[in-house]
Formats: sequence, C-alpha cells, structure tokens
Amino acid sequence: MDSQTSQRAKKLLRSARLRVTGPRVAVLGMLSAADKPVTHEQVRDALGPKGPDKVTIYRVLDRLLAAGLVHKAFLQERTWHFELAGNCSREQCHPHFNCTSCGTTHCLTGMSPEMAQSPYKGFVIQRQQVQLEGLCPDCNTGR
Amino acid sequence: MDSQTSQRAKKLLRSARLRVTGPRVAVLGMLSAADKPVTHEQVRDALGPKGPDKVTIYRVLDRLLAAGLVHKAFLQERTWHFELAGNCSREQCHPHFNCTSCGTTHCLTGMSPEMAQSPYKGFVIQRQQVQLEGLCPDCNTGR
DNA sequence: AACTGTTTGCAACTTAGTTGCATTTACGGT
DNA sequence: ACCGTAAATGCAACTAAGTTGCAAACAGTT
Repeated sequence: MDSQTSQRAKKLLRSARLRVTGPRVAVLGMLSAADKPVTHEQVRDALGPKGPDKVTIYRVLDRLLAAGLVHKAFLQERTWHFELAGNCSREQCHPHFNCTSCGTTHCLTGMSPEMAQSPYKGFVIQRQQVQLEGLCPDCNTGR
Repeated sequence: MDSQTSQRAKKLLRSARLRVTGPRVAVLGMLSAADKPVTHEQVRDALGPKGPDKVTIYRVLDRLLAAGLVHKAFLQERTWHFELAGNCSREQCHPHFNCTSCGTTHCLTGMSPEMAQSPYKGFVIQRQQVQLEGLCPDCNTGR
C-alpha cells in the first residue's frame, strides 16, 4: 500500500475517533484500493500471510462498520461484501449489479433509484437496497 | 396440515413433473401455510421431530427451487428465506420489508417498484430485488 | 409383482463467522 | 519521555448453515 493511501486511512480513523492501529490502517487502505465490495477473505488474501489474524480482520470490519466508515454492501453466497461508506446516503447505498454470466459485481454509483413508497399504511420505510442482476458489458459483447 | 393443503401441494408437484413424496408434500404444504418467507430451520421446526431429515429438507428446497415452485426470497443473518414462487414475475419478486425494531419480515406484495434503468451502456438489467427496512405497523404505533 | 432411476436418512465434512481469554498496544495524563 | 489503563490483538476452540458420499428405501412405470 502506498503511503498516501495509508495517510488517508489514518486520517479517516482519527476523524472517526478510532485508535490508529496497524490492522485498521491495512484493512481500510485495502478497502479504498479495491473500490468495489470485498469479502473478508479477499481482505485477508490482499494483506498476505503476514497480515493480521483473521479474527482481527473480522473485528476491524465490525468496528469500521459501527463507526460508519464501512458498509455491508450485500450478502452473496452467504458471505458479506464490505465497501467504504463513501458515496452512500443514509437512505440508500447505490445499487449493486451482479453479472449472471461471469459472476462479477459492479457498483452502479451513477444511479439512485426512487425511494419506494409503501402503499400500506403503518409501514415507515427508512432505507432501501436495490440488487440488480443481468449481463455486464464484458459478457454482453457481440452476442 | 389439512388435507386440502396437502392436495394442493401434490397437484403442484405433479404439475412440475416432480415425484410426489412425503417430505416434498410436507415442505410445500408448510410453505404455503406460512405465506411469508421461511428459513430451513422454520420448516424443520414446523414439521417436528418426526419430520424429514434436515438434509432432505435442504434437498427438497433445492429441488422445488430448480422446478420454479419456490424462490429464495432473501438472505438474512446468513440464512436463506424461501417462499412459494406464487406472485413473482420473472423480473422481480415483490419487495421485502424488514422491521428494524422487532425484526419481523413482511412481503409487500402490493407494490411493484419501477425497474431500474442503467445509466451505463453495456449493462443489461434482467432482474431486480428491492429490500426495504424501517418500522412495521406494530412498532410504529403511538410513538 | 418386478424393475429402475430417484429420493431419503445418516454420518462426516466444510465454511463463514463468533467467543473467551491472556497478551500487547495506543494514547491521554503526568 | 514515561505510566497506567482501556482498547485492540492473536490464538484456540467453538457455532451454525449448508454440503457431500453412500447405502437403503421408494415412486412410478411396465
């Protein structure tokens, strides 16, 4: 990780009043380098065998989540995918798109679907999450 | 399970060209009685200690899924919630609403959100799923 | 009633994530 | 710069949802 990324990570941690520790800087740096949702396993792999313990990574993710620096983007194949909370409003994260052909996931940060309106009285909708699936540009070429 | 439910389950199975077996009738009947998404565990509990083996229930759910009689409604706390495929189009299931206060889930079958349009060229959106959270009528009373 | 490919039950396994606890560390106060 | 302390880390053991392999039982056909 370059020192600029790590500086930015430290700044983020301080701004959230979290202690600046090695594992936290590493995880946060990895997340910002990834710029798409990543799993615990992907974080672990990226940080290598000398990186923090797996439990520490789970706890760091939890802590960053509680501090609002990170979001749980979505569950896929029973595993959580995390991303920097960056461009999400409180009401909704950007939609996530999953390609049914190659399996990759894309963040569609450019769109913000209308908030749903409940037709039933009594329901107060506070947050929505839109999951999309279909074909990504790579799988949609030619055929 | 009353015999009418079980008759309906058998009919559904035949119409999907699936063998009519005890476990399948039981699971399908339970799902239609539930009328909201249920977990494997809830199916198991409903069918009791004399019900089918847990692996059989998993396999029955898979089979019903493959046959299109049942949908995976959503993943919550890392467990799948299944429901009868009944009122879902190919493009989207109805939205699911999760109460942040009491934790219950409701199917909002009465609404069908606009299909999202991708602003990026190359993405073909085939299916969308909307997850909502907020307060359900019970938790929204009075205060 | 017999045949045959499905389905079932059981035991063992996998995987993502969690818990408990002793050791280490960040950082505010001196 | 050093100390004290709450917070964070690492390790081992555990949990829970779901999967796999295989032999025995069964549904639907002839």
